Amino acid sequence: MTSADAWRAGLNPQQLAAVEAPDGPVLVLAAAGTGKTRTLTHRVARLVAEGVPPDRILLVTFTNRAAREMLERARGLAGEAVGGLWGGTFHHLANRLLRRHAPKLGYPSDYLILDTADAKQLMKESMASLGFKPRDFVSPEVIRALVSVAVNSRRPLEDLIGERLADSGADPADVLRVAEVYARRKQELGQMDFDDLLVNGLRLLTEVPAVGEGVAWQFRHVLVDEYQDTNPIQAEMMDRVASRHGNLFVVGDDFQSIYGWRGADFRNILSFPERYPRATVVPLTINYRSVPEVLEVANATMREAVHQFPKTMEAVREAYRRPVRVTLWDGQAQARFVVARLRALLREGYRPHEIAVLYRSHFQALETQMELQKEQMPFLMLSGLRFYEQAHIKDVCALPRLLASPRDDLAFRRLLGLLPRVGAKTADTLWTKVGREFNPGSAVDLERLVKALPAAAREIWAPVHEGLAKHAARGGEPDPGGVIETFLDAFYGGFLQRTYDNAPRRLDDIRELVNQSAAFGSGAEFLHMIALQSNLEDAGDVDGGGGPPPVTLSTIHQAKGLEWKAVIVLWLAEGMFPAARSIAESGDDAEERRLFYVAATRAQDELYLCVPRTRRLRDGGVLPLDPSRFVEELPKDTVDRVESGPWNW
DNA sequence: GTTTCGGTTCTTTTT
DNA sequence: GAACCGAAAC
Repeated sequence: MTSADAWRAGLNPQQLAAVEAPDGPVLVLAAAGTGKTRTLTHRVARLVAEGVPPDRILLVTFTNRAAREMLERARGLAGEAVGGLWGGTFHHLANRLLRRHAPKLGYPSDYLILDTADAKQLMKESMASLGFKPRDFVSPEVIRALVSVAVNSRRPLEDLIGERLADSGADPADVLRVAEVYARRKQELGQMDFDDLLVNGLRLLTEVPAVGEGVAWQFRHVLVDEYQDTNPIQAEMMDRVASRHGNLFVVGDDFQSIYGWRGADFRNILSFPERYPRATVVPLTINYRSVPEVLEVANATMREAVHQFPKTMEAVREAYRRPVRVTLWDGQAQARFVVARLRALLREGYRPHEIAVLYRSHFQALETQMELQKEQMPFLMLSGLRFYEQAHIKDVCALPRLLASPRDDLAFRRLLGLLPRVGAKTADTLWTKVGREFNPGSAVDLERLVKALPAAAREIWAPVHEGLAKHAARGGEPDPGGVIETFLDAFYGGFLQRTYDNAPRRLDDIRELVNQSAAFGSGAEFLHMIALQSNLEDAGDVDGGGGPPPVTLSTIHQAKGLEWKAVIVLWLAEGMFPAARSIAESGDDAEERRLFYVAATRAQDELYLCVPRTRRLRDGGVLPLDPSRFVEELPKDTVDRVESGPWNW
């Protein structure tokens, strides 16, 4: 085999068929563990080897992690030539287009990206401006989430309000008015939330012919990962980008569609053959990841599912041992079981990073987390909080934000609220006094602020003022990293120590942020990077680094695409998993079922399904739980049953 | 009138 | 851990 053929290496006939599929639309139906990433990266390598310039290839994924992993693996196959390939998330792609063309849609080119917390804050203010109080109205977060679902699923907001807020007592017309104010304020401030990025990215492609045609011309090949999780906007974006050359290569598994709640529509993948009648469809069914016993559980789970491409995973690994269903008294017992089982697995020779504990929702991990801490077992949590949404990161970013966008009252309030004797009210007053605009790079604005500050705050602020004035005197746009450092030295370093017990760790985060900032041309670009950066690469390592990679704790959603030798799934009880709320919202358990399928298929060798029989309530009461339908429905001989206290382990 | 503090309650899932 | 609420402190 020649080196030009390196992309053929190690592919089975199914995978090879996908990699070699001719130009034109291709749908790869890749069941869990069947080599989806391998297929995608080999396809990229093949294209490059056959002379397609890498910068004419677009590879879209849902997470930064997936993008990075694929690019690395493609580079391993095709060499540095892959360097020019553009790979990233849908949001990145949209942001990349908007960075250059936002003014064509009436946005400033240095628009800011609102993360979920910012958006919530803005929604809160929008509500307040109309005189509604969260107390006797709908909470800002609920409205924000509803607006987001409406946008992402392209459904009228009215309908969703009717469905989900029918019993809330709020007047639908009022909710709509709040949503309108929210949209208007974003527009006025030149800010976009995550959904706006997608919507406006698509608008560029459809409404601005020069952009749409240019992009469609540039990308001769478009490859999309996790296609089952695309929402209508994302699917149309890809249709547009691939519209000129027609080479749309999508990979997905309708069984793993778990983002319906945020507007994803797996009908995108189901209807692909109808939308592209000439599409080549390639199934990948040979599973290399898991032992047959694990696959049997996964297959049984999906056998009853309707509205899916029927398929069964074929095992190639040798028989090993059955998954274990462990019945436990309550969450405490479950936590002790987890620790005991982890110890046993480690004794049997598993390495910590080969083991994961998975759960439906973050709070379900709390007891286990505490037990692990108590037992001094290090663990890595793929946490819910994104890097940017941690308080200290948002705090130090307030200044760069104001530099990029002086009318950003959210950033102003955040910054001033850090000072003593300044709370919401005082910050409000100050905002008015400085003329509802504050540019920390302007000497005039700085003076104006100092004069308006209350005495106690002015004293603390003085060193910051001095540092900023120096930046201002230098002229030009101060660089964000420098401003953050000034802020840190003059005030925030001390504030951290006074406020947080883990100040050193937070300080490290900030220093790292400053280091990274050097790589960016403008403050706005720097802020975009932070807002779009997921936290996975900075996940909270609870034992403080150093040692060997520890056991992973993760939600099932965040575990998608990952695999471990041993997997323990928590809280398999009705109401917990499947989650009562999810069933109430969607009307069926289809998505929860797929989620269980995703959980089970993360396991290579060993799978433990924990079934607590009770749940402790805050008032001290004990709530009996029924075992989850997902374990109850499993055919008798697919799992071993253990009635257990930790003493058995 | 505001801010701050201390206690209480509750966590879906994410770019 | 963070968000919320009520009460104390400034």
